[in-house]
Amino acid sequence: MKLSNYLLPILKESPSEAKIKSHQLMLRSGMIRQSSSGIYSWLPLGFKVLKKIENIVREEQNKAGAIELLMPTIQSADIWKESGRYDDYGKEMLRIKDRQERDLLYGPTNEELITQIFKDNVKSYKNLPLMLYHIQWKFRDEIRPRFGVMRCREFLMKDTYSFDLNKQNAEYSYKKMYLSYLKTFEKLDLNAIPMQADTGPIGGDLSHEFIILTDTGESEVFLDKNLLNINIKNIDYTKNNIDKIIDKFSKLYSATDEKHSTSEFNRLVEKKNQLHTRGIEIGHIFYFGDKYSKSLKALVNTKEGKNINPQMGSYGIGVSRLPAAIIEAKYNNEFMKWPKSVTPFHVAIINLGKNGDEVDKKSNDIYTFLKNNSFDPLLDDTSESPASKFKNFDLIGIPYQIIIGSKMKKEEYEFKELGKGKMILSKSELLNRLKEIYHSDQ
RNA sequence: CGGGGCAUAGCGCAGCCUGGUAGCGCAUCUGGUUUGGGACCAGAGGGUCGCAAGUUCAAAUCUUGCUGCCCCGACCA
Repeated sequence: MKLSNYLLPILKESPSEAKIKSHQLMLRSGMIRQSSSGIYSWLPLGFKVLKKIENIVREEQNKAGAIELLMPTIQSADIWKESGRYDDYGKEMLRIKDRQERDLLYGPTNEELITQIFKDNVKSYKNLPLMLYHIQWKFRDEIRPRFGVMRCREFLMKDTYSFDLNKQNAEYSYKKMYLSYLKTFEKLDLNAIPMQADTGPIGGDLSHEFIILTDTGESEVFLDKNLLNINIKNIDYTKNNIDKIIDKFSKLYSATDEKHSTSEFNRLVEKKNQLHTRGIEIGHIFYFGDKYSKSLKALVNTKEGKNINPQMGSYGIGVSRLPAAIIEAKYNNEFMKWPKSVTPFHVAIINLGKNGDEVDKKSNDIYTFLKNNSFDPLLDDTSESPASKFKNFDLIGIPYQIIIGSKMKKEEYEFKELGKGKMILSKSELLNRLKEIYHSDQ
């Protein structure tokens, strides 16, 4: 993409309503704009990051054996009345009436609808286990939206639903999602800690929150530092493997302030390993048995010919919260640097030349060259001053820069990783370097 | 929903106390000079001062009501 053809409205100053770093940066770098309280438009740069995150979440869901579908944003109130949650959910649910005065709602979650779909289409134990998911916009009329896309009313969520024949199988599904979440967040370059959690309005008796540690997070957390160093690489979804890794996590102390016990903390964790900080919840998983399959009368036929209610779980990831969460985790007080898995562009080409001169030609040439080699560069071909170009690119956080100016020889390219030193490369070395960076560990 | 605050150009703000026909910086546009860490000169465009009513010869400014947004708390991906 050439910057002169793009929409990248950068702000020099932070709008006064933005209080935390991620919100300020997302506004300043032209990723989002607020439309009304807790409701945002995603401008091109933010949209690219959002879509990359969404795709990573999708890939990992697929690897864990979940199957993607798409349910609507607007749901009929009927099934919610049947499950009893139409009244329970309270004011957080946005209720709508259509022209026939029928009760509709903008879905805050999809347990009812997925159970209905299951009920209408699955009749036999032979179809179990089944994990279905979608990535769809939700609406929760939060009491107080804040922190930009971190706590907003309209948000993009990945929600998975598992259906199993018995509790034992359902726990395996639960654990697959547990592992899938660890893998997903690792790919996003986030260190997410699973913590025992309350089940809230979803209900049930087994639940974990996945929390990343940041100074600015919404919840207070206590944990054993060893949790930060557990390696989940090369772990596949076989039952043995999953049990082993989950055991490693659950052995070590971690709790949010609601569940925290100081005496337990002191008893189980050496002083030097005690960590007390704040965190952001980015995922939440639940096992809730037959709560919805019973109330909505979803039944499957067993081998023995009996009809039983399947055992269910649901598993959410706050996709639209993640760009902000990544910023909170990665911002280092000087600049933002996107993890390479979600960076909006692979590399920034900073053209310091004038329209039509040698430097300008060289910039366009390397731009075309990289595009032809399947990279996605952003070329700054505007006539801004060099200083302003450098500042802007530091702000938007593309992790690698190619700087083309008159200082370099014709066949030399200055390559820089944000926050690190410069190196001089030839064209082919540059291509190889980018291949190493982006294709090596995929 | 309880407590607090704000609303003036795209963004950041001044003006309001003490009423008299709206200003600054950045951004935008035009022309020129500049080009390795937020350049300079000259010019230009852009605001029914959140909305409504009231007081007044006169309201951004005073009064009342409404709306929107933000902050602290309870709720949550």
